[in-house]
Amino acid sequence: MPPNIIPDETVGRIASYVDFLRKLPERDVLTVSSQELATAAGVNAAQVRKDFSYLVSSGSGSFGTPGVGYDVRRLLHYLTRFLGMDRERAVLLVGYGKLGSALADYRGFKSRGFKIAAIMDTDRNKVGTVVDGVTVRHLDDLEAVVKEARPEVAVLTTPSAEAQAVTDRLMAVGVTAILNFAPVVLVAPESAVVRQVDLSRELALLSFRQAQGNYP
Amino acid sequence: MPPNIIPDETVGRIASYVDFLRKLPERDVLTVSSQELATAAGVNAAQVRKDFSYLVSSGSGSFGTPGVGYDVRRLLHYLTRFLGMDRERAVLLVGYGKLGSALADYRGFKSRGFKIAAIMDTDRNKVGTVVDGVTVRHLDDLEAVVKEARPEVAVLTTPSAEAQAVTDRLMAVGVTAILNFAPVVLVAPESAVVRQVDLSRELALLSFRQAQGNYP
DNA sequence: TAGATTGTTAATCGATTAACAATC
DNA sequence: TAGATTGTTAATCGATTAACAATC
Repeated sequence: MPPNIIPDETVGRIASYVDFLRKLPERDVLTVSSQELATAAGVNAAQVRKDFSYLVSSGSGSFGTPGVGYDVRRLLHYLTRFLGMDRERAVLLVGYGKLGSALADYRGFKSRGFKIAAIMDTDRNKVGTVVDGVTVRHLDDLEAVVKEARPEVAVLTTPSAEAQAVTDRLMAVGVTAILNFAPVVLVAPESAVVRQVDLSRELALLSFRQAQGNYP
Repeated sequence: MPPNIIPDETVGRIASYVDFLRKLPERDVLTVSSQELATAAGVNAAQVRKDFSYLVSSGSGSFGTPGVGYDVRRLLHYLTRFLGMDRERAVLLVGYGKLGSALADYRGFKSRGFKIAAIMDTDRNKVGTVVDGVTVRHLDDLEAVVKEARPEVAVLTTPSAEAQAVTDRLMAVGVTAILNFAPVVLVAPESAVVRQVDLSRELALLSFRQAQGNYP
């Protein structure tokens, strides 16, 4: 991966700004200030402007007006384009257990331009099921399915024991972006982009902070 | 909340170290080095030792032996105690939709000492269902259920529109630690601990980095 | 023009990493 | 003792916040 010019945090916050902007009544609100965006996203106004400055320096010129704020439509256009939300991106879902099916159903993916293009599992009872127009395929067909569906990212909800093997196969066929829900540290080449969602880690953290509050 | 002496990142990594230590064959591996822990968790060895130094300074004395490493049993004991994993902690699950039921089923919670003690939903068809020994109750009974189950943390998988109202009610009855899966910024008192898991943000981030890799 | 708000630079803060003396 | 590895301090790195000139 090239040196990250833009911090992960910035990219994440930009997604939040988009959420907020989309909720604004289009007719009534024509401009927003960095302060309004900041309040909505729970951050500092300077943060918002700093975040935007990253996009500016990566092309597209500056898009605010001093004394006025940002044009909502224009800002939304730039931010969604920046995130790639202006086009549909195919997602491969590996693992169609409880979590997998919950994710397949998740509205938030669709609203951000992601489309579940293929679903895989090893359970013969699930293979063949049609989910929202997509037929569940057997994991054995991974390579063939990737060739057909051409996913940009894969979401892994397999058992931990299988996650690494699936990762290796994905890398081999050029799917180098993985969102992993299995609680294992995946080994992948530097060039790959792997993100880990560790639910029990989140809960552990939460509970630790809570306990800390009780006995400060 | 008191000033965070221990970074969130440290607490999260300690959960990873515990995962790794638990997987070690108890009879064969008596000690580990910071380097081994680091490799397993995908971090720097200095990081590991630095992380441990936070626990040391919050009591319990230092627990490594220079030239030897850390005693696995002893380390595991301290780390699990530190995280509160040595006792069972009651979790309240609000929202028993697809994601909620996937979480109810999630093994990782149990293995980290969390027990789903109560489940709530507004759907009359779900209310009354028994899940793993726990009866789904109607959201109207939230206050009563909290009194009975005394949860330390709540997990929210409600629709976005309801998340804030549920949060307010939770705060009112003293449930001040929330893991929120609804993609909204929750407003809560400073003293509360709220963590947000934003799945589509994760995916947005992943996909952004991936696109960046393609056009560097 | 006066008031508001941007874009950017500099200051601050906090976390990661390197280095190394202490010590088994 | 020699080799290994800890615990901690100092150096580095990166992200957040403050400040303010530019400008509508």
